Amino acid sequence: MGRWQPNARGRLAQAALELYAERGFEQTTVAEIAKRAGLTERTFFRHYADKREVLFAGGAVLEDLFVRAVTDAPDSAAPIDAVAAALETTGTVLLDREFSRQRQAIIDANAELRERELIKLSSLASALTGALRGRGVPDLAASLAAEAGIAVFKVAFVRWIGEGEQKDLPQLIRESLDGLKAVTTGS
Amino acid sequence: MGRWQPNARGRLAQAALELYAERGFEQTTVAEIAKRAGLTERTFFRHYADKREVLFAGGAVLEDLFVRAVTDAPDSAAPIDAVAAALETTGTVLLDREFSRQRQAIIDANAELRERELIKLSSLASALTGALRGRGVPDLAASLAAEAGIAVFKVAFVRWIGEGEQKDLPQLIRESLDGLKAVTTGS
DNA sequence: CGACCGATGTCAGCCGCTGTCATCACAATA
DNA sequence: TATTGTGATGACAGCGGCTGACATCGGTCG
Repeated sequence: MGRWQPNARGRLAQAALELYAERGFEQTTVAEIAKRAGLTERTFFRHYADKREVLFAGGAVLEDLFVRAVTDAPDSAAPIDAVAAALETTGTVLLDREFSRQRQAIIDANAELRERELIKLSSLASALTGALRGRGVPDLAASLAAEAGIAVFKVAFVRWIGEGEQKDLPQLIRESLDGLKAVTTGS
Repeated sequence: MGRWQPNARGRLAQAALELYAERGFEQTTVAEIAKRAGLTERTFFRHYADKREVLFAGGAVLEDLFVRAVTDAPDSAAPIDAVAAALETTGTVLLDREFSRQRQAIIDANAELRERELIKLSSLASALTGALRGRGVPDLAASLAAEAGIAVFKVAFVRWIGEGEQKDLPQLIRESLDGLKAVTTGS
């Protein structure tokens, strides 16, 4: 056995999630998180850049998946459809609804966390833009398709999280995309 | 004459802008800002909720203008066009290009400031969504039109700020909107 | 004149976050 | 086996953002 308990990073994430859910993000100190994980405050900051990041660290993997899905979309797909398809397929694989609900409740309850969420989405939009340009899509169209795709995802995600919602995320994404097309066409 | 110099809030904003531009956001302490303004750190926080907010305090006025423009758009205007028109007209009135460039350079150089900018845009999107619902637009369409409008604005603003750009902001907004329509239609 | 008010100053203190150095099990290598 | 890293963690000091509490003192109102 090693000198330390294994998976320090995971224990920190678990402890942070519990405490954020129990008493709220602001009311939780990093020292408390570390203590529950059997570590020190200093060690928390060796694993996570700041107190918020522990809730968003998984996002990098997600971004990779999205980008790969866009890159791998058939050449025939229009930009916005390549993006939507990527959102659909990745969304299918990754998301656990109950976990998402709890996590989102924590985020929605705190402005700092909402800020961090937005910059992650913005980073995702940039990555998607880059992937589209790699497909030969011109800059302006790439940016707009990526931003529009994110907008579609956000709207669909909110509905998916909502109580009483029966449909699955990919279906909601499709519906949301259709809604966007209707909105932008009908003028 | 009063006991204190007038316009403490304005002096703080001025001092903050100067220091952020001179040596960067992170390298500036609130105490330094306050000192340049002839005040104390504590007083800074009485005027601005945090160190970042001094760069975004004007946004509330802007949001009001946007919302009013949407509300006042002719009934015949489709949602996305009402939003675009609001962005155009308000954008015309308010923005000084050189000031915007300097402010944006400060923001772009710092992740925390980018986060704050994003949440302000998000707040604007919510306000626009509300204004659209007030026009009788259904929820889904209202959200999507607002988000899409913001995306259009972001893309246009970046181009407007860019060096060598000749066109004015309203024109770029129109072009950006046309680009979005092309992207979402062509599939 | 006296009571109140509102903007600011002063001070103490919490907490997020960082730099620095020490510690010590384990691995690699001689 | 003895030596020498190495890497994850602990311990500690310190900065800076931010807040609460109380004091100060011109101006205003009755």
